[in-house]
Amino acid sequence: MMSKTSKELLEQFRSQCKARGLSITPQRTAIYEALIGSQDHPRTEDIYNRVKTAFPDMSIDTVYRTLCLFAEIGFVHLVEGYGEAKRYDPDTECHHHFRCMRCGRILDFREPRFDALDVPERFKQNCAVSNIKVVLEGVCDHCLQKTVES
Amino acid sequence: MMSKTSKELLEQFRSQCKARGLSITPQRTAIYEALIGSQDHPRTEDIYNRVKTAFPDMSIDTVYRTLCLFAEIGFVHLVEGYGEAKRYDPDTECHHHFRCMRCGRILDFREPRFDALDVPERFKQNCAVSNIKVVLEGVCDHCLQKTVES
DNA sequence: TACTATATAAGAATGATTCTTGTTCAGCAA
DNA sequence: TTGCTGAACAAGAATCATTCTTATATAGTA
Repeated sequence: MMSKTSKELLEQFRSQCKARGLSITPQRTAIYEALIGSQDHPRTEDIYNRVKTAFPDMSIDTVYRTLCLFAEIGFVHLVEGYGEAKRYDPDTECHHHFRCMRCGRILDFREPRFDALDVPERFKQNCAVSNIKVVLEGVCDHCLQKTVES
Repeated sequence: MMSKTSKELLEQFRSQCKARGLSITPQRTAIYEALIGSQDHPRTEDIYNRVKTAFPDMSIDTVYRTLCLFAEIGFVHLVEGYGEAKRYDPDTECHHHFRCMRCGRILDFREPRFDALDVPERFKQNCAVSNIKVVLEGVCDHCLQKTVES
């Protein structure tokens, strides 16, 4: 999934922080490591729980602030959602999502045919489009199964 | 934008409610009318404000419940968002969104080339895909302009 | 017209997130 | 190495969106 080793990513994290004049704190480092170690689409609280072992008295506010900062910088992507808690995507390479509208599950998929979609002229000219993605909405296999059972 | 007149839509609303055993209350009717009269992507509170004139003591909880119900039924679509308040889309026909990641603005667009995207086999077989859409993320013209000014 | 299940209003409760304030610390300079 | 300063942090209060609880009202039906 990740094309770089976590060591390389950490080095990149440090240099990017420096380049932007951001302090490299133990908290930020821990949050970054928790992110790149995630295979899912964690909410802020998930990351908080994952770093809490190593940092028992980290404030959850720090996690909120840091993830928000990381999303702005591009270290992580904010996942499109439907009004629940924000979820982040450590995979910043082009991919797409299936979203279960019943349980909220997110399934990633790669689809080269979708990666090269051409941005309409109108947006190309007036806006700065940083990402283009396809979202499938529906009901996942788990939820379909539950429906059948009941 | 709407291919049916609001009178036709209201009639459809009534028959759909009946078919599902749902009471046709003045509140639901007002909320439905506010929805089909919207050219934007209103939040629950926006709809609440729009019906408040006619129903000064409608509870906002009713608006929450009703919009949620309407989304389940398909009278309205829930818009993909980024952790802020839910937003609804009265336009249930196939279209796509540009999303400004700075101010949250949503721009609709039609793009026939995007409407016919083929759902990957994996989802076709195991999941019930009800909607496929393209999301452009970026910074809108307004926000770009502000950046230039400052 | 009366009945009953459904829907509603009001306000309390919850969950996610942000703000405020005082403290700590990373990065830089002496 | 030490001291300084602005940035970052912890803690808890505050806010915002949403849901829940409960008592009342009403739509649809008998």
